[in-house]
Amino acid sequence: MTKRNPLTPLKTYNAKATQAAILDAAEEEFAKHGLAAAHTEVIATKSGATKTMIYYYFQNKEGLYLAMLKRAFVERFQEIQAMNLDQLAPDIALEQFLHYFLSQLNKNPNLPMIMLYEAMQNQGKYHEEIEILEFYRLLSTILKGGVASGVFRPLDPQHMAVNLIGTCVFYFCAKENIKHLWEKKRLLGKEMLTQHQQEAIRFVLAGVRA
Amino acid sequence: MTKRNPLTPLKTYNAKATQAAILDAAEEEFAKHGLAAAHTEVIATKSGATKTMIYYYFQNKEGLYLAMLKRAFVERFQEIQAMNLDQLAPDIALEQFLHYFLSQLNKNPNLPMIMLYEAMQNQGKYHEEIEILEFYRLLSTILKGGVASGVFRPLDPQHMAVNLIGTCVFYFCAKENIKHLWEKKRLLGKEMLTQHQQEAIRFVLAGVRA
DNA sequence: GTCTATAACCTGATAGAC
DNA sequence: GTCTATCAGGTTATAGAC
Repeated sequence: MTKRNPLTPLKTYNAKATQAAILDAAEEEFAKHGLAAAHTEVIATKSGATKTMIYYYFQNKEGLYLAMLKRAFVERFQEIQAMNLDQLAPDIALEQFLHYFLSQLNKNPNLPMIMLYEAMQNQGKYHEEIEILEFYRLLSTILKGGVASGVFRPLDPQHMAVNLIGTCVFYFCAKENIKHLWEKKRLLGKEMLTQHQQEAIRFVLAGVRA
Repeated sequence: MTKRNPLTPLKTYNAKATQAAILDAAEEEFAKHGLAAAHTEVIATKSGATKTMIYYYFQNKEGLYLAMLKRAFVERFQEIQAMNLDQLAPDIALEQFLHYFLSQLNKNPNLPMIMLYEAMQNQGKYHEEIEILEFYRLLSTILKGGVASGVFRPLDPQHMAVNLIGTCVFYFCAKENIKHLWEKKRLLGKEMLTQHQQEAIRFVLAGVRA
């Protein structure tokens, strides 16, 4: 039943390549359906591997899910931390954060859905593993500093952090509901992604400025 | 296996009451897991009815899902249309829209998740049935008018409509990921919901103002 | 309209060969 | 490390009695 996909043949037996192919396929599939509704058979077929290999490398479906989560989030968060945003002026830090974060989403439009599925369907079970709290806290700190120094209007830093992330990610998550708003434009095409990035940044900066 | 829930007994055989109980339970369950991952058994138990009744009234799981969707969305959108927002000044119209929309979400915090599951997991299959495009178009029209009259800054009305809805709904969808940002506060408690409503309205109004 | 019991199917996971 | 074949368990949906 499960056959290698002839379009993406694995030339030789290669553990790393197989694992990477499975994780890539898992990212797509979990982003589409969430942990509970994703099917290992589909992931296997997409990756060009077999179900057996999934269980060989990742023990079970949830093990694969967690490995996928970690790969998708942890390294990206570390890159943001490495930007040392807390040492910049709050308005500059926020703009750089938004620019970088939205660029990351444009590169991997699956991330928003994976993040929301983890919250909605999986009830935030692995919120610690993806270090999402630190992510929001970093953003809150920037906002708090901006309010204190007067460059931002009075606002609640934590609510603002959440609402601002909502602005960035919703476009990706709701794409199948909103795509008919635009005729002949691919929502994940380069043109539209750039426009979303610009519009989101302008909206947020205008929304926090004093 | 499936037994009536003694806490919510149906006194006598009553078609309307049974259907309503099933739809209520379905709303909760579909909001938690989406169509594909929701279990009819759970819906039956929660509603105090049996699986058989679900199939009797709604043919199959997807029939129940669609009935739930329509009940949840259509009437609410009609209420927004009845507000005749297009006859008000754009800034007033937007503020009224936000206030009303966020009040609706506070009353039924399941709506954002149902909406996003329909887009993400169900690929927007029933976007026509829930008339979601009209919803965004109404909002776009208000924004466009505000830009034209100069009360709003230059912005793309469609992107802004999407980003703004994202700000309103994300809080509800991400709640299991963000709840640890606040100690000892229930995110769906009255206090926090009111605060979210205020913060979201202020953010959006500040973000569009010229 | 409602129930119990069960059919039919699907999918996560494993055994065992190579 | 990888494959084929299969099991075990769970879930949708229905049959038939009341």
